[in-house]
Amino acid sequence: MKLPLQSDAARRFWCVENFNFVDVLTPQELEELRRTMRSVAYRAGETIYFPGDPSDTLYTLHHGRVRLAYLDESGRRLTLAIMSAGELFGETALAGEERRRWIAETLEDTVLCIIHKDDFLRLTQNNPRLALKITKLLGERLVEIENKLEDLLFKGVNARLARTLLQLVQKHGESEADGVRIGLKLTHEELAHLIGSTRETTSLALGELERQGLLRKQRGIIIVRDVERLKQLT
Amino acid sequence: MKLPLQSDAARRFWCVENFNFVDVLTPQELEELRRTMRSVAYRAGETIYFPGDPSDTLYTLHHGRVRLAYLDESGRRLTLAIMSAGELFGETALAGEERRRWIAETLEDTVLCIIHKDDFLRLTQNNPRLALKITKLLGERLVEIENKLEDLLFKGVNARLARTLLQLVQKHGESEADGVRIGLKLTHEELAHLIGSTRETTSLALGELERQGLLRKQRGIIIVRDVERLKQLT
DNA sequence: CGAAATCTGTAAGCCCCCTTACGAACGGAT
DNA sequence: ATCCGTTCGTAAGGGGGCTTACAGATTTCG
Repeated sequence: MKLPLQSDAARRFWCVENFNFVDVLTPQELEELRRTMRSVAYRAGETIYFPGDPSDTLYTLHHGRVRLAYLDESGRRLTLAIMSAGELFGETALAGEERRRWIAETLEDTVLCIIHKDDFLRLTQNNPRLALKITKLLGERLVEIENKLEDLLFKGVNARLARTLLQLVQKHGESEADGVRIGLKLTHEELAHLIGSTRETTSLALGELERQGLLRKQRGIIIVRDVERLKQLT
Repeated sequence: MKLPLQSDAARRFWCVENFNFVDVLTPQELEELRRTMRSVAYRAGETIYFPGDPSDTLYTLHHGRVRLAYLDESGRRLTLAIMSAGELFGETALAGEERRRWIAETLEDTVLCIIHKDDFLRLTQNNPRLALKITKLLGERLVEIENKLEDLLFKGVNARLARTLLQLVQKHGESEADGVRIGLKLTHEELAHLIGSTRETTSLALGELERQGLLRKQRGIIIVRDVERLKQLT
């Protein structure tokens, strides 16, 4: 992949422009943020932080993709989210988290901007709207995790797969001749981690969906052909 | 049960004194809170709010017990927490939640104080420490849910039961001749809901633990005799 | 005190999905 | 073109826990 050559300053500028909190910060505050943040580049497959690392920074994605996941001791994995350009992660550091509980790994070559939580929290001293925005963000994360929990407890693999495919279509969908392509290379194993299952079971379930005409697939690519019937499976 | 006869004013006073946020609020702010809140009494088994109800209040428990739980469409249930006197719940209303996602039911006769979220959020305008405290609270909730998720995905029923018993001992434990009694009447069914399992499976697992001498039980009562061995099961 | 409701013990059957296993197809590298 | 690592298809076997079923025990309430 050809990376666009950009200076650190340009990246920081971009990250602040596209920051989640841009609408509750004054130009002065944005400028201060820009000064204290820094940009870092990772190659595909590197780890940004491990579970147990000190939790005192947050990240905004300039480009690339980052996977947030749980690991259990035996190496099994549950992927919580795959973040794309413009998104924010690591924000649990703002909520008093001491050590990381998840792992953050790059799926592609990635550049992101790092903000130290202290620099960010300092801004909340004089900006109550910012603090409220943070609580909203945490609330959204809470809802996401709650949904995962609900699915794992009450639904089977098929329903979880259907729901996850729908979310992927919503977030990364790209129109195609005979349906919507998920604009994100995903192996069956990655998909399995997203739904809390195994590669084999997921392959089987996907094959079944293809046989029923709900989707078409090639290695790493999934094209959803019938969103409605997929919704019925949830 | 004999309820202590107390005036609404006395209850509100108590709730504010024992409020989670008491240390970040000025006496004036506490006084303002006390003015805007009101106390309500429920009998055992009543519902405080249903999933789908508007989410615009938070609650502090004066006395009694309240169960927070998920329901799925077929009536299965996952209990997230059992709240006791002095504890706060419903705080997701502060994070922009529009409608309740959980159900809140009383397990005993209960009195609680209700605070409207607007009254509370107004205080954050001039009190950044309060806003930060809210984010910490949400962070704690997030961790709790994450732990549940992790357990459901990676652990079996036995490990989940052991972990939940340990939490109950920690929160409600009362010393006893031959161990620690969980100071909370819990049927096997309630316990099953706490660990995301069924009554039968839970009874079986409990019986096994009793056979191994880790605990003793009577109807509704559990006395843990060997905390250490219980920890090894997680 | 007696009847009804609730709670607990236990077991058989079954189902979903994980585990294990292996071969084939595909893609990238040299 | 060939080799090798990765991804995918598929199937048999097994296990954990849910479902169903029922009887006995305990509490509650009239």
